[in-house]
Amino acid sequence: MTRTGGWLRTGEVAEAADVSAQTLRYYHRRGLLREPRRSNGGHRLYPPETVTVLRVIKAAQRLGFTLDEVAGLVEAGGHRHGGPDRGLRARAVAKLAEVEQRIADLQTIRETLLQAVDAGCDDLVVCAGSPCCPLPFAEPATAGPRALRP
Amino acid sequence: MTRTGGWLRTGEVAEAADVSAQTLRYYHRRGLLREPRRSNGGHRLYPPETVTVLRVIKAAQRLGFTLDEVAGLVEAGGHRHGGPDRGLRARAVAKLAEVEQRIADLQTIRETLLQAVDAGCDDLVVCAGSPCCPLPFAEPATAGPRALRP
DNA sequence: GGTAATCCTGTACCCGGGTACAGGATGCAA
DNA sequence: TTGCATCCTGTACCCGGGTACAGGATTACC
Repeated sequence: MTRTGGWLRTGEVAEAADVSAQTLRYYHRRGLLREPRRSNGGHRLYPPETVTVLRVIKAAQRLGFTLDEVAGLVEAGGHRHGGPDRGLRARAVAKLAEVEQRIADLQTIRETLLQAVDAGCDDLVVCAGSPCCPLPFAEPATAGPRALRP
Repeated sequence: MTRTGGWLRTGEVAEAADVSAQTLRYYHRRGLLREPRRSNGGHRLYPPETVTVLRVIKAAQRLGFTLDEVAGLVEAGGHRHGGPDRGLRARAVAKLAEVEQRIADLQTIRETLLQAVDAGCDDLVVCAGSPCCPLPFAEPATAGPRALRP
């Protein structure tokens, strides 16, 4: 344990939350963490709850929320009930729809890849010329799925 | 049609393939397109097949290949049969596995979000403290899915 | 009080897939 | 030949989520 009466220094928080010290600073810049109190010399001194907050951030990220969204979630936790569409519930429901759309896109991609492998396509430029190839060469830009990176 | 005897200028290729002229230059830099012949004044003059190549590139991107991978695919089309693992087939199979892994990750995320909504979680920091919450706060860093952005 | 470990700030860089802009040079038609 | 559209190169910037490094200042331990 630390000797500073329950306060944790940057490195201790970082290690406890399995995050680098630079990432901590980065989260401050992004507004995900409030600036904690400082020592006389200017070193940050965190309350132990910060470790929990960091675990929450990482959990939310794993659920597909961006850091901006996470900042909103953490903030939303504070002052309760700013109206509907403001709680975690509402945001989770919205994110769920997003994730499901993404899954659907990837399933379309999967089907197409399967068809290409099945059809024995082995040269895209040749395929593009032959009308029997299942690959979507002339897709309208607005239609298709967004590949692996959304 | 153009008056330059079948050759297309940058803007014409770009429009025909529904790509910006900057993107064309970018693809040259990335090695996706060979540098075409030039006019006396240094303007690029493309053969009409280039439009097909661009459609191929876009199709491959929609299938989840990165530009580096697409460069490999286009090159692989040229000199046939450099060995196994070198054709489109092999690469498509590998990509298929990648896409399926990604779908599995997203389905895990989907389940977790559903559970959170179901359980009525409405404040992450509170949830992190209560043992009845289904959210994965203490996940080993090596385990979980990679959110929406891989 | 010496010395090592940690911390501070600021700035720059990484990935992928482009987009935007400045400042000149060409191409083409009237 | 003049005027405007198009093209050229080079450089910088965007997103998201960080990482890396330089050059000082502070803290912890002996």
